[in-house]
Amino acid sequence: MEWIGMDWDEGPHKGGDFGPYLQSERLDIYRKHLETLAEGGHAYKCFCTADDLEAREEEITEEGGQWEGYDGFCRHLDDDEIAAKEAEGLPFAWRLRTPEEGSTFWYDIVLDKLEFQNELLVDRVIFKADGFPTYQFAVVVDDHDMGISHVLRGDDHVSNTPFQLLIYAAMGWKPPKFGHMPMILGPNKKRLSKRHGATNIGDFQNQGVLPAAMTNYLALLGWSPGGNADEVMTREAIIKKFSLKKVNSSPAAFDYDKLAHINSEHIKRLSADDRLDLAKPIVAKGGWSMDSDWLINGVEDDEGYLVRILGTLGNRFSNLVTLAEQIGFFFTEEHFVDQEAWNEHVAPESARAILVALSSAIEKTLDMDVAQPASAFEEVVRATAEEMGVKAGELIHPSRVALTGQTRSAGIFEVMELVGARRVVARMKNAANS
RNA sequence: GUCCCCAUCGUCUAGUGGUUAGGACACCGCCCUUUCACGGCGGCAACACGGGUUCGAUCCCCGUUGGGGAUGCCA
Repeated sequence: MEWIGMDWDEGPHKGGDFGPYLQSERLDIYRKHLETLAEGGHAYKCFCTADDLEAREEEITEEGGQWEGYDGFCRHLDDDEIAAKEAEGLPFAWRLRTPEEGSTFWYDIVLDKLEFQNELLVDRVIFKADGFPTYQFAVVVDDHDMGISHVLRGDDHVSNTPFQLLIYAAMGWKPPKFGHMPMILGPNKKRLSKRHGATNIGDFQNQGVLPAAMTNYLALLGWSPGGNADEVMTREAIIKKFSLKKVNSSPAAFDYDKLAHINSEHIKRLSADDRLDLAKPIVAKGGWSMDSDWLINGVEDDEGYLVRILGTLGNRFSNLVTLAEQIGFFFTEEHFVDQEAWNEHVAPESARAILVALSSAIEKTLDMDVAQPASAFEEVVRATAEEMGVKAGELIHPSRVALTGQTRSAGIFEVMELVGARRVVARMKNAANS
């Protein structure tokens, strides 16, 4: 959450006026509220064990009946029966006594009016036999005690809401406003699962997604700025435009392609300085630095080198992972190599011959002890092509793969300039002999 | 099974009781080009179905179908 810039007002390790925040430290609070409920007759002890419940469920189902989760067995025990069971030392849980008739409804911020018939609501457990509250009870208590005004959550919680509302009612508390957002489904419209790839935001971070892009894409799921408005927005723009009232109520399928697109749009709109900030950690992580022996035209230091690299790269990267692939070969011989490209453009005999011819032409024509500009490399390449009677492209493709390990890169002559004549020659010879 | 939610291009969506149903992603052409991107231009493609209501329904109502969710002494 912190990655995409979300934070919280209070909590463990952060503090606040409504602590304690750890459930274990709040036990006494839950117990106190349970007592209130019990005194008001809104909660009762249930001595049914899991086995009891299972047996009765089987019985009812066999008779063709419908088991709704609980049959109210202990709901009507009288004081003597309860005392007897307690005397036996039977463990018990507490259940909420829900109304038998009428309905529970609320006006959902996104779904509008939602209504459930009380007779369909079962008496769910609010305090377990182990002495701990259930989630249903704990959230209500916490939200109330901490002064929560709005509960916004996934619509998989819709059917929990009437039960929670009943707890608020039983406690005599004013419930918060509820808003249920559509769920995000996988690309196949089924539940989002691991097989789809990344499912939690940390995975996206590893895949080179910018936090701003992630926020942007997520906001677009179930909401839209409307009409022909630009979908690519900064956090600030989204916050300004966003409205709960415009949130869709239908579930949305997650589309990795669109996320990638939003990501690349965000990257395209980054300033040179921002790009530099993005690239620096990658360089640091690789432990890369420039060697003055490379003799690179117009470059003084590491940062200057990186700036030049980023400049020639332009918009040729759409996420942080490809960015790493696109700058690695400038710094190290241990860079990423696309095997397929290598096999196609470097491995063939003809390509090797070309690399040998071109590398020796460069060596002969250019002064290897001086930094060379792109134009110098271009001259040699074109002249060599003419000499060999082939198009320049014939030399360019093998060169690109030999130098960068990839079929895609910035303009090849700029690449040569930034790799430096010495390494250009070395890599070409190396490739020819590989 | 029961209850609840949902339904516009393949996907995310805009939109209206009368529109050539708009945009974005993806996809397909073409242009640019030393590659790959970028960019530019163009194209394909949707109101789930059946009944109503109405002069007229994509839009309102009902049903069907389809999808999702909930049905825990998990959170």
